Amino acid sequence: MGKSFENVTTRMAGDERRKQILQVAMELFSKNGFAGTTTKKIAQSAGVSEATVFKHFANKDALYADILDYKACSHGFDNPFSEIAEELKAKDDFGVFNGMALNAFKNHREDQNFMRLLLHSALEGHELSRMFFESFVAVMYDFLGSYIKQRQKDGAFREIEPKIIVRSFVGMIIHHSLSNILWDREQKILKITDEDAAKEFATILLNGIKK
Amino acid sequence: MGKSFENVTTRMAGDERRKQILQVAMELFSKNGFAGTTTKKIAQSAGVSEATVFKHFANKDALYADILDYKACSHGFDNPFSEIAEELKAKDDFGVFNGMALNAFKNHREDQNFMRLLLHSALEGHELSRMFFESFVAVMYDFLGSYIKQRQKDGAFREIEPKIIVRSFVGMIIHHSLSNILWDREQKILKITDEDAAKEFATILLNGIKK
DNA sequence: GTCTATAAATAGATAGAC
DNA sequence: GTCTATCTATTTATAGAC
Repeated sequence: MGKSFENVTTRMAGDERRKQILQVAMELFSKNGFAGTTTKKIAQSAGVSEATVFKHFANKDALYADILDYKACSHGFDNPFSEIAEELKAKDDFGVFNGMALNAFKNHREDQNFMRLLLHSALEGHELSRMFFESFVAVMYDFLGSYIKQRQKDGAFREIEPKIIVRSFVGMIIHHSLSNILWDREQKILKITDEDAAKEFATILLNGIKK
Repeated sequence: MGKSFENVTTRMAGDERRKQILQVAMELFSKNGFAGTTTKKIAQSAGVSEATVFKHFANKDALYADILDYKACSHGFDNPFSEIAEELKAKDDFGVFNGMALNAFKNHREDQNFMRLLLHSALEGHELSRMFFESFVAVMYDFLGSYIKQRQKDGAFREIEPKIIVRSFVGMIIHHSLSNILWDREQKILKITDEDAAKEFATILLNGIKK
């Protein structure tokens, strides 16, 4: 019964198991939503009993809520601006918007489960959605909005309400990702690549707003 | 036991009751999704027993599926082009895009339940979603795409892949509606009116793609 | 056409052994 | 830390009376 035997059992350190359950739970919640996912299914997918799930999480709600923390800490979405720092500094407008779009597409592709989870939680009116909206979308509007304001002061962009410009560009991006995630998963129907989309979206927007 | 007594009872003609159940079911499904809506709740909201619900519909799945037919027949979304027939004919580009956006915003606002239902069903991978995609979104891409092609031939628009232009414009529209439906219901946070959004979206797009 | 009553299955959650 | 066994409430669905 020494420690040397532990690695041949199926036991996991509490934190390890906890993470594993969160992971499979997120996959299931993202596919089937909160009400459509049973604790039994979560337990089965994690290879443990339901009792074990309820040892780690007080109840189903707590498990669902914890997924946000897990995602936010593990990686969430990368800071959408860190990868275009140079373009921002150089005021390379095409680089900024093209880079933002490409970056977003990449994140959305890698995190389809999280995207789906967010949509589900938004429809369900869950706290998760509100928190994400405030912590991420609002930041996006602020940051991109202030870049646009700056470029308007520079005389580069026309005087259109910045938040509407942001909404139009974010709209293009989200719709492209969502179309692929929800309806056209293999891009078999419309065949619009991320690269083409990013390039043309940035071009259309910039021609649309520049003086 | 004559017919003259029937109108004082709570009985309804079969078709009447059927429609009523479909109506309340749609409202509930749109709020809570398929798994999140119980047949008991549907029955209660319709003011009948569960048994009555199952007399009208073989099972919960059939009820859910029938909602599409009901919506498609009752009004679905209006033909998005009938209201901008004049602008299309006159090749009034701003009128076309501004009108399409305004029309879409109006429909989405009047049919928030159906929008939510579609999103739920898309996430759930339901047939309803695929059918809608093919019958509505594809038509949208075809029709607007061919208008753009024509205007490119006319030399009015630059030679950008039409389906990407459509995706960018549809993206702006859907995102605006969805933002309002999901997160900013009273437009208290971003305060972007439909009229401003339509005008600026159309302006940005047109400046973005015209020669 | 609608109801009450009830069946059968499944849901979330807990007790207590190991 | 995990399991088996079990409890209770809920869920879908049906039978049969009116």
